[in-house]
Amino acid sequence: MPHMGLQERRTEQRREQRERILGVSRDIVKREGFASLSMRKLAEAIDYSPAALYLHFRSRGEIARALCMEGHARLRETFLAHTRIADPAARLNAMARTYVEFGLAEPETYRLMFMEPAGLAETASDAVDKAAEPGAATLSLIADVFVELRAADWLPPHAAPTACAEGLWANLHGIVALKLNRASLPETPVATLVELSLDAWFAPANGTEPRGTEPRSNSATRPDTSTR
Amino acid sequence: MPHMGLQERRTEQRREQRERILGVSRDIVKREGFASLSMRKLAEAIDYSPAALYLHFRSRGEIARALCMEGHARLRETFLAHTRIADPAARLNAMARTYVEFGLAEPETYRLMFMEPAGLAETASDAVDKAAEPGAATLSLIADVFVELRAADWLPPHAAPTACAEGLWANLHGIVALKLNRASLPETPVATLVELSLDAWFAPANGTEPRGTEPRSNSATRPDTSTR
DNA sequence: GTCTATAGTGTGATAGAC
DNA sequence: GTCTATCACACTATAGAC
Repeated sequence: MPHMGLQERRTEQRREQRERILGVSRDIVKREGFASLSMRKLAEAIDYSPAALYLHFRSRGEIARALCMEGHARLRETFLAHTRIADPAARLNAMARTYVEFGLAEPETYRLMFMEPAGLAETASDAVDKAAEPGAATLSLIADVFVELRAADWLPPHAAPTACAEGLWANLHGIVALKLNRASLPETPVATLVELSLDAWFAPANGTEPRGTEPRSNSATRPDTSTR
Repeated sequence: MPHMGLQERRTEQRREQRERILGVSRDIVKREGFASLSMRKLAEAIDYSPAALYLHFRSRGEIARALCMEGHARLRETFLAHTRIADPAARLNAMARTYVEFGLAEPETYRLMFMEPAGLAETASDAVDKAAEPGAATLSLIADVFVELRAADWLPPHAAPTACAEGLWANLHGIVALKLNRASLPETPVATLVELSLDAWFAPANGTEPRGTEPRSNSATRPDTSTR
């Protein structure tokens, strides 16, 4: 980029450094968790003095917020990748697995995103603006599926789609959260729990083929659903 | 207690003071969360010097552990109260509600019990002894219900009872955990989510009467059903 | 912009006098 | 047993020289 004014050069450099800080922060968080990301440690890692950090971020919390948004963006991207799956049941299946996989693959990031007391990643302005809740965007993709399922008459008419979406979300979050914090939940492997949860909230019709009329029985993985 | 030897007197006093410390700790945690329970603050609250605390507790973590066990004991007690409910479906219903109510009524205690990174309330010896996981006792009461349900042929034969129990537990935990951390989950009231979850994991057959044959549809006791 | 130096506050835990 | 005093840290954030 040869023809750049001094002004552009400056801001470009700034952006790069900000990105660098963020990158190192991300690594530290991934390895040791946000709790152990201190400004000193971060400064040492990027080979600057602690004070320099405050030229790019107002506070430690702002770094948290940035990393949090990054995480949500990544998660949302993997969700969007599944958007192309036509069959809503199969899509739901894929999204659920993806969600849990994300949590298990990056426990500390997941913690920062979903398991930290609310205030951490919030700007004062965000507190007012409800739409800023970043999880909402992701959740809405799940909700969409339930809307479709409902439209295709695969859902009992009394169940509100968004409520189902939140219910399933809570279920998946519970699985991840318990797994991350306690060595417990030892009895049942996570994969099994996810299967069961999908069955519970919507028998998954794993066999790609929607058949609305027939009583649900999705034998692919699980031969029977007599409970519903 | 007039006829108490000096020895007994001593240990009795010790026990009382320990209880006092624990009581104040409990209050602080309930109000401000365990994170903000410092030895200094605690000492001031009981009007002793910080050093005195270490005569009764080896460390701050040991206080955490004690409070944690207290919490589990309380929760388990409310569960045991429901044990007398004969109909397993109704019992499951009651337990689930109780669980969530507990979490919402005492968020900070719940956090300490279930949402804190594992190491907090663990003794080195506990780490080895798996049975020491205190949640296990509570969970087993839920598992029992599923065993009964299975025995009564209310459950599909492929579903392992303990797996179902853990699945439902994860679901309830997810509801509580999301509610405690984010102001989000705004769309659907918690009560509704719990209803849906119970329906999902086992349509509750609230109408006391087990009827294995009929397809489950349980609007009996819950008039509020519009959402479901 | 970047540094050094430091203010200011917090923490858990302990030594040693009384 | 209880206290005072303190160790040995950690932290965020800022002031002021260069």
